[in-house]
Amino acid sequence: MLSKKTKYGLKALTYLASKEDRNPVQISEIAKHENISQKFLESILLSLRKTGFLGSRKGKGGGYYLIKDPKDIPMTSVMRVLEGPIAMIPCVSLNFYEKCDDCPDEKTCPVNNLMLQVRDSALEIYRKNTLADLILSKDILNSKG
Amino acid sequence: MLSKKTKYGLKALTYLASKEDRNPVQISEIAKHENISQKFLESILLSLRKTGFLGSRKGKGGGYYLIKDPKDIPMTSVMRVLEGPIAMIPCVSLNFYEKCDDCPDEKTCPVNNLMLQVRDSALEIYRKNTLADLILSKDILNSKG
DNA sequence: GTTTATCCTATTAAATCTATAGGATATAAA
DNA sequence: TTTATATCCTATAGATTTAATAGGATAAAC
Repeated sequence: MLSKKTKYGLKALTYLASKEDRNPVQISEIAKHENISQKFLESILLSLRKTGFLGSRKGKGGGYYLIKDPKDIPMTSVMRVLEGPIAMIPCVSLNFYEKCDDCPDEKTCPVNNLMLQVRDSALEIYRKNTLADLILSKDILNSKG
Repeated sequence: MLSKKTKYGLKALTYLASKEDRNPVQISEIAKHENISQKFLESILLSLRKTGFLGSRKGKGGGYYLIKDPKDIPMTSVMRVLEGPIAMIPCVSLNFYEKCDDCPDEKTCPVNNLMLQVRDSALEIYRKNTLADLILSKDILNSKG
């Protein structure tokens, strides 16, 4: 299950990316627009800044802004920062690998094998979707609606 | 993240499916072979019986056994019973749909759109993998190792 | 009737997630 | 230089979920 942290983080990033300019946007504005608890969003944006996705400015006129081009931000990296592993089980994770302590041999484990396939298919989706694709799909759907 | 319940349930089903006959197998045997807490496994097997995957017999010589052909058990149905929704967010779930209360319109939600793609790719994997495929992959890998 | 193994409910323990509190720090403007 | 503003940061509380255990009831075999 996707955590609310990830969901809110994705929405905030998309909101920032959809703005024409890259001027700072206040937490309160994003929180209000996306129906997110402001304090909770504050901690999410903070972590997105610390991991290199956002810049910030304090004081009046301050806020958060994207520091990269949305089309250079693949969902793989966003998901790994917000949600953690993309794999459903640590023994098939590329970036968060851990051995199962109940499993004598990964190579013959049916769960490992199945989850490897699931991980690969998810990776493919996240790799081909950048932040730019998220706003794009939003706009397209909007104009159709 | 895959719950241990699901992981253990999959291992138990695979163990039962890999047996040549369909005679009852005791919980203790499965638990020992797969390194699972016996009491925990007990509750998992119970739910697999109640959802129509397993049969059981009490008393001496009793235990659990598969009541369907492994190749007629797709991972979609196993996952839904053990893990719940295949989708990462309820608003894109086929069998566990729920509206997001923070989201004014699913059609223009970038998270919804992304997670729809992820769900579809996972569904494809789970649909084409049956319980028979799990033992198969195990055997193939075994003979290669 | 004794042994065996599942059945069933309840409960506890642990971990994780969600959200909030409250003040520190830095920036801008009066 | 003072005041207002908005992020920064740590800590913690509350809620939910997961994992595991306890203990007896029930049914079958011998």
